[in-house]
Amino acid sequence: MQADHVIRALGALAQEHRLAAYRLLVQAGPDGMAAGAMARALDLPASSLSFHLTQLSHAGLIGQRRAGRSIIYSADFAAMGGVLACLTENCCGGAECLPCPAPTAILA
Amino acid sequence: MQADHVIRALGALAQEHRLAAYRLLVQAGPDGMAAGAMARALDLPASSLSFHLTQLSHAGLIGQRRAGRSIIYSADFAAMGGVLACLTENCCGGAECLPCPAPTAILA
DNA sequence: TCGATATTTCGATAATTATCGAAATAAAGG
DNA sequence: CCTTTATTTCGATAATTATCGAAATATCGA
Repeated sequence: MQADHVIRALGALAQEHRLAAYRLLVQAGPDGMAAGAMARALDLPASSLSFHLTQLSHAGLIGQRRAGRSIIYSADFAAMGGVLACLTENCCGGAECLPCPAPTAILA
Repeated sequence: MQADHVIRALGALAQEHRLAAYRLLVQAGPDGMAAGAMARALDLPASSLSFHLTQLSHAGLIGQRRAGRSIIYSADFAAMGGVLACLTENCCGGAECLPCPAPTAILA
């Protein structure tokens, strides 16, 4: 894992609309969600969402496939796992980073 | 953990010099490192580094204390742990995000 | 107090990133 | 084909972020 790669992933998630979009895809699960449905759910203009999805895609955090007229985006769970593993290894002093919050916390 | 908080933390780390600075502090351990020593190690102008340290500080990822003429910065390991826990919980589909890389990976 | 050292704040500028309507592209179904 | 639907690309602009020298602030030791 290159620092460059991690920086792009962090930068992709460090934006209100993109974090919301990514989380929506996480909720949607492996089947993903069409761009139009995302735009409606997030109340964003289609072109703005497209811009953000491109960023997430370039960061390798999401994938896409065409289905008829729609383009279905989906979270790349393994990619996110890789980023988290890298951060855990390199940015937590090699320790466990404890105390960690209870696993019921929800991003509000 | 508020989304706002996570976004600030991610944004703080999503920058070449800041990620390097943070990692330097992780390496330095709990005793931390003086701003001047960091500037020399990272080959950055003092005022530029100060700007970045302020960002990391506002994100809650580092702490600081004065020691004579120096200001010693140190990583807040618990804060980083909180961010990682939050991401793990909310951005990995509730699953284990596996397969994760071997724990020997180093951020290059 | 004075001079030297350590760091931050200021200010101007450059560079990057975000927004969003309009036009372009792609596919489906008459 | 032509129209409708879905999405992206373009282009202009606004907003945010990064850079770094110079000036200001704080501390130490003589």
